[in-house]
Amino acid sequence: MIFTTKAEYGVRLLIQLGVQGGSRPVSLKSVAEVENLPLAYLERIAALLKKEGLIASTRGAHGGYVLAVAAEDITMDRAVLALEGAIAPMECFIDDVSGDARVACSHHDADRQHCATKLLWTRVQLGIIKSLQRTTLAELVAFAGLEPALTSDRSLTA
Amino acid sequence: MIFTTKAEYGVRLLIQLGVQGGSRPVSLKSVAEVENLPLAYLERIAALLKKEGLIASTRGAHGGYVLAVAAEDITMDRAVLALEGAIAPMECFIDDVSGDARVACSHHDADRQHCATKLLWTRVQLGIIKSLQRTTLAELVAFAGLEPALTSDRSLTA
DNA sequence: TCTAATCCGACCTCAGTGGTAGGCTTTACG
DNA sequence: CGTAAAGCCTACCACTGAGGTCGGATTAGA
Repeated sequence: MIFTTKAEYGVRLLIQLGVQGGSRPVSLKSVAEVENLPLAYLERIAALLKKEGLIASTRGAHGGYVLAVAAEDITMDRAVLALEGAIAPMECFIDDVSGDARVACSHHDADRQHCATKLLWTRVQLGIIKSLQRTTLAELVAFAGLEPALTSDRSLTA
Repeated sequence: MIFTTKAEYGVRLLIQLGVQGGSRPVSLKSVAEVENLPLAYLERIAALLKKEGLIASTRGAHGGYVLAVAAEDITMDRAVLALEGAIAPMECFIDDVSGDARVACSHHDADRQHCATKLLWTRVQLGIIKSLQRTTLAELVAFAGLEPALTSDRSLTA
């Protein structure tokens, strides 16, 4: 499996906030019930999204979470990055702050043939990130609202 | 991390067979030395590639492995699939034999909103597989032979 | 002040990754 | 024919991270 439940649950949380989200906050408890997820675990996941600035919280009774950014402006690469940490196809991919990945593999003998797998993993990484960037939360929210019968597998590949 | 060392080591093995590979077989021992990999582990990885029919072995003294398919005809999706098993972005993605992924998540209540995350993970999966399909072993072998100085990060994104 | 909610840190269990160990079988070469 | 070099095969094992639980502290509405 490529992504963990953090991404799955976190994205579902975002979708729920988009679906239910009027002006008043949505409690994690209600999301946990609707989505059938463990509440305590969901709390920690929500913290990740909050730190990234995607959602905002109000504490106390009748508190909860709301989207801090319009659903149209949330691309899923930002969400998944916040939830999963750096998206690296291989362990030796350590991304620095500047954004482009560097490879620190067992192949730093310099003189010899250099790491050809880097070429492959870089392409894969790019493929993933582009797929995530092309999808907005608004799309997912709209998709969640459709009739299940209407959403054949054909429509997924757009 | 998305892929394990099985994919990393397995692809390196393929590259070595492509680079060193004349007509006579290459022993895993020599590959393990060049690539600095554990031999016993590499043996098990080679078995995966053999089962897939990508490499062929000859036993006994001076035995070893050769590519069973021309490097130009080996696309990396086939290699990675053999090494890692099914490429699914999320646990609930169970791919059946027919090739298209079905989702078996906690959302089979039918009536309710259906699984919108499916849309996202399907796109990601497609992004990964396309990236792998677009890369052949021959490309990686050629890349491994280049001068390290000539291979800037720019050239990776082709 | 009771209760509903977010926050926070410690803890726990289990499966998979990344190996190792040891032996068996096959084959070239002297 | 014997030995060494290679592929093959199965069992085992340590460690890490995933996926959660628990208990409490804090905040705020009724």
